[in-house]
Amino acid sequence: MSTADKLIDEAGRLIVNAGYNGFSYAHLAERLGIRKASIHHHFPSKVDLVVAVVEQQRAAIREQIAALENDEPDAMAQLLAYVNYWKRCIEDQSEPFCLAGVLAVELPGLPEEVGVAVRGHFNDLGEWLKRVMALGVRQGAIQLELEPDTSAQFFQTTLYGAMVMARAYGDPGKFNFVVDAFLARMRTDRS
Amino acid sequence: MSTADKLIDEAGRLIVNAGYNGFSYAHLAERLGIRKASIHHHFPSKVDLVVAVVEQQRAAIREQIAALENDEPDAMAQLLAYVNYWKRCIEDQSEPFCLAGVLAVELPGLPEEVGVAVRGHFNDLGEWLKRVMALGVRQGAIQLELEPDTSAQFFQTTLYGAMVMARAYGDPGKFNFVVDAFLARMRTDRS
DNA sequence: CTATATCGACCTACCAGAAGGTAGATCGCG
DNA sequence: CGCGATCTACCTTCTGGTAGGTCGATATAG
Repeated sequence: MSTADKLIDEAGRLIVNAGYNGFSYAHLAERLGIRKASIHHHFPSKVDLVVAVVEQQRAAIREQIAALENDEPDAMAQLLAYVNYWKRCIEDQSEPFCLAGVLAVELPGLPEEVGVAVRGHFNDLGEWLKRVMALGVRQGAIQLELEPDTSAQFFQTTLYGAMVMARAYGDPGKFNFVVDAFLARMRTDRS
Repeated sequence: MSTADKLIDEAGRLIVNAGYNGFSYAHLAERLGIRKASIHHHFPSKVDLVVAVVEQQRAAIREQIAALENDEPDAMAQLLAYVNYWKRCIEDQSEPFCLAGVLAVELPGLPEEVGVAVRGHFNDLGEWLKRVMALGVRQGAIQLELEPDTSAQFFQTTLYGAMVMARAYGDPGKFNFVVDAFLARMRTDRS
């Protein structure tokens, strides 16, 4: 793993914990056992670094989604795979919040370029959810009384809301609980 | 309005916009047209100030809730009143996010005392929602297939998730849309 | 097969400004 | 007078960022 990758990785962790203004080059340098100036060699400014972090995450998720859409024909199974990914991340605290989610909350106070990347992630996720919801309705696995777009926004809302809940209550189980209740409802709802 | 109150008020606005680490005494002083040192006279440290901000908000909401529980016997009407409060705040951008919500997202990077106050707010809100949901079930206005506690957590999740959505998409309408869909479901769900 | 030029990664040593915070003077009011 | 509110002036530490040097690997020329 290259130093640049390590920087992106560790910066991501720090941002998830404390937000954009909650970490510094000094923190990051200490964590990696290098000097501040070396970070500037790889990422001239903090904005460059944070944009790189968000974009890397975006690319990873887009890839994950593309693989799901190729390999898993069942809409509900796709959703479950995605949800299970987050369940694991939150349960073992390896990534206890969505990076873009943390940044989205402080969006008004962020440099413009970071904001663009963050909105990009939300759009990526939103678009996929629309597709998978429409597919689920066609497959009869998801409730019919709502538009797929509505279900998608609903689902995204629940995901991020559940992350807030897990963090606010200091209880990763809250995420599982809420998300499971949501999914159970979706399935039993076939009216 | 006393200077201390103005400080709490303005600090709240700044925190809602950019989080705990996204505002400074210098910012705040500039906004109020006074000097930094004068802020320290009222709130010796930043932690003191932020705790005061959260606690004031907590008190205000508790008061609002108590009034609702006294004056409004109908559970669904209580929920609507609360939701409408947030709809207004978000639509006119006077308070585009819950203060405690912003802080909750950066909780791991916050001073302990602030964290305690933030968790306090979430508990306050959660407890009320449990009560009002149980009442709603008794009144037959809310779906019966879920425990009141589950519905309460569900509702809280949707509220905070919808705030994240509104901010991430830069569209206050997202909040209304998602929350209305949630409420509509709750009501039509009487199985 | 050496000698040397080049280059990327990292370093030390700085800088200006902003951060949170303190000391102590001044001002106005009961 | 006493006191609260505000001020000026200052301190220390941290911030993101820069300048310029060292080191080792690799490429190239003699």
